[in-house]
Amino acid sequence: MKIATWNVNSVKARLAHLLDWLDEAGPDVVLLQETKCQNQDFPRLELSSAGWHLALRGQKSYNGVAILSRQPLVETACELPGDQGEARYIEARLPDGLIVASLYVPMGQSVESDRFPFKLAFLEAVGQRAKALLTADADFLFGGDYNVAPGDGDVFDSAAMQGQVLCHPEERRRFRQLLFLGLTDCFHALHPEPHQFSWWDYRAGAWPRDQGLRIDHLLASPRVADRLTSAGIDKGPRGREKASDHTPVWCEIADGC
DNA sequence: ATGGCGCGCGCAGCGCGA
Repeated sequence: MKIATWNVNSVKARLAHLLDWLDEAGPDVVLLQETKCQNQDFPRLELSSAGWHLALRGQKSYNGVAILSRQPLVETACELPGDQGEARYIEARLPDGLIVASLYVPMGQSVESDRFPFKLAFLEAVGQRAKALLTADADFLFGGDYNVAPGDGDVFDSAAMQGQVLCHPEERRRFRQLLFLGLTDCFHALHPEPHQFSWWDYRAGAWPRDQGLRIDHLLASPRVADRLTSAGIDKGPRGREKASDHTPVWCEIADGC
């Protein structure tokens, strides 16, 4: 089973890119972020006619998360405590029992702003949800835009970004706490080499210069991590005209035993 | 040199992202 996460930066503006990439990459589950539309405005027809089951948590203009699945979904949650009503989390169960979540961690604006403690609290709420699912003995995969570059190797210029938002020690600590629970960063586990990015700024020629960050992650619970067979970053969509600034990150999980 | 681009909203230019 192939599961991917992709911050599309507007599902409506990116619909052609999304449909093309779904055909090319052949994922079974796709976790989307920054859909930027209310559920009634989501391009349901185009996706359901292409064979996708949907779980949606949208809002007007900002944020918005979604799950696309080849198999039917049962929604298990659509918010986290303390999310202040922002559409940043949706979670659903697949027929074989695997729980998948699409999450969009607040970027945090700047370390000094009120949004930074909100970001830290959101990361802690993700940890609380993971802990509850582990206690319930569930198998799960939390994919999304974490807005955290976990290590210096995940940043094109770590000296310049030291102590800044996306790289701050406090958010890296919250991210590591997810790993301490027993979750596995699926891409990093198989590709530990530095400078494998998932996001590139639109400005300053960041994309052609390959000056990016790795901030989109797939975190697997222990038994799911045991089934991990491959992972990758598809850079193709980022190179297209009118691209999202993020590109898909994916992993493959062997069938459950 | 601290901006650069692209989105939604809505019809000018602002807020926001990372």
